[in-house]
Amino acid sequence: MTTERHLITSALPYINGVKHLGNLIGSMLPADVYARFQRGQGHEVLFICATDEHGTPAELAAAEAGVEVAEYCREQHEVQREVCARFALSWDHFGRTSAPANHELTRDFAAALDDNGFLETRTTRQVFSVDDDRFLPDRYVIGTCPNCGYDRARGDQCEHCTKQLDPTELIDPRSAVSGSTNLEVRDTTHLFLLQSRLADEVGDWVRSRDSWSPLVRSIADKWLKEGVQDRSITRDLSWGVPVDADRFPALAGKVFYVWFDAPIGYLGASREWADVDPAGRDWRRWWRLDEGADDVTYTQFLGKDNVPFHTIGFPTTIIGSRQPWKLVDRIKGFSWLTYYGGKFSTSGHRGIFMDDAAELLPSDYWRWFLLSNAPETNDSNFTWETFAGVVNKELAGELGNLVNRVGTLLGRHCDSLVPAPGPAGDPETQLEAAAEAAITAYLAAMADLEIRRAAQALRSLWSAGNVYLEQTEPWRLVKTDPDAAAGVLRRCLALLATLGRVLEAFIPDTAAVLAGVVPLDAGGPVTTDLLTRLDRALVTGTPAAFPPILFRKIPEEEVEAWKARFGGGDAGPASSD
RNA sequence: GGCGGCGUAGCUCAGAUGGUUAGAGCACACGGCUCAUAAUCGUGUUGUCGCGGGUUCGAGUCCCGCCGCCGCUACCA
Repeated sequence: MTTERHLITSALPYINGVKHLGNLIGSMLPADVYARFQRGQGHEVLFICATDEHGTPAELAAAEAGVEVAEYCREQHEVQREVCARFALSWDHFGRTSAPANHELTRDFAAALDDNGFLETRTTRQVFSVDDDRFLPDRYVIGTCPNCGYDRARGDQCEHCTKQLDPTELIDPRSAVSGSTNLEVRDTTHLFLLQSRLADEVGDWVRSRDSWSPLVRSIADKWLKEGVQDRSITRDLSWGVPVDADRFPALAGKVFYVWFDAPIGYLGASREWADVDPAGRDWRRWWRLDEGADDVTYTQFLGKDNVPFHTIGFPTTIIGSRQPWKLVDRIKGFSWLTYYGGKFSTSGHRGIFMDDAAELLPSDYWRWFLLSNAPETNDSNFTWETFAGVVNKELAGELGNLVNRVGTLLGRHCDSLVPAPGPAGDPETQLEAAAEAAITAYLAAMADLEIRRAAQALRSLWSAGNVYLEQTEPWRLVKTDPDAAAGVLRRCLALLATLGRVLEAFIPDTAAVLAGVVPLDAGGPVTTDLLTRLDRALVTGTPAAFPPILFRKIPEEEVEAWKARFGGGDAGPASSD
């Protein structure tokens, strides 16, 4: 098997607070599964993520918290790093778009675009809040809608009558930041990226991507069809990547727009990764086609709302740079996880957030539920009832119980030592066939980035163990043929070792426990004959160390309690935030 | 308002390029087992594929209209 090289990124979580389960399953978790899988197959992986830190929301959140924005982001970055670690997210580096590496790269890209004639300085008129001493993005200007009279319409659109607005149309406009009515319309100068000039090239590139899913493709096509507009890539803010004043004197004191610097953060974070060990790590080998990245397969994981930025926006930046940067090969887009049919909401604090989830249950419970119900082709729904149902049935009832059954029987009849091999009959043949089929299906699903299908294959692998026990009935067999019964249990140990290896990508903590029952060398990639390989590797007489109950069941009272605590079905429709 | 998506068994969802009797899991029913966290294993029931038209030899799958739900509208996956 040749070693492949996989560059994997997950969408960058915004700095503003702990993410919810929708964010987790929408990109970070599936990216982690894919990275773990490819590593496990012996391939070379660079898995990168970072916090997206610039922009008005970060500034306002910092102000609300009463700290400097730089300090706020530093703190929040650590908070997110810590909570992500609790979900066993295995990125090689978790960087920051505010890091020097990203600042430099962002300015470099702007310079390259400028050299190639794709930037232009334009003057626009924007609302300025004198009391806040800042320009206000459209949505941060609030006033009375000229159309319907709603008194809290936003400057970009009235939420009540849905009319699209220009902030200057609002009656009695005021700042959403301070409430101040001391507003002016001022001229301001910004850099525009002339995307229209690159639209054809980007369109050709998009059409050359034949492996994108219908969801991703349709979104990209829609944007191309509507016409790619020139976009302003700078803002009148203080927190961000400063525009190079030597090159763009008219823009001194301004910063790049997050829309521009955030995706560059993938490169920036890779460079941060390399900076940790400059002698041993070469980030350009992953990103520059002229420096060794030509054999890299780049896979992005992201939510569907992010598709336009990754299919059109960022590729435009790269293509316009006329530099040989690696463009994305495969995009895995996700739909939404809903909470009782409504939207998860960060600002409305509706749904389950990662810190709360981590406090309630070990991460594998969440990982399994979320991955096996990932919103791949359609939105999928979270309810405490279905969550508890999946945990109780699949994890506790099937997988955990299987391990417990084997452990009890082995302790009772074999002193918890690996028994000698027994005879192989029909049940053994069936077990092997089932394991082969499950692993084959798993490998195929992973190759296609189909997370749910892969999860079903994994489930069928452990279910084969319960079927095998029912067929062989070692608790009964032991009375008539103890050696044969012991042989059955040896097979079970081989299956548990197989699970310990194959489950590593989805539920790594559990996999590690299973792999530790009878430590043996499970090296090499997951292959369809793994069960027989590991059976052969078992050494008769080796002690087996079984863990306590792997998964606890979630009783109905707890479901009710959590529903009450987090808001369940009675929570109204999603707030519009 | 515009754009996009969805509406398939009681529930949650699968069903590229239209093609034999529409699938899975859960739930439910019955049966087996009793080693196990009353767990597990087997068998089985359920559908005018939102409504109405149309194209076609043939449509859940394409087209039109309607109804209902949801999301986005460029700084939260």
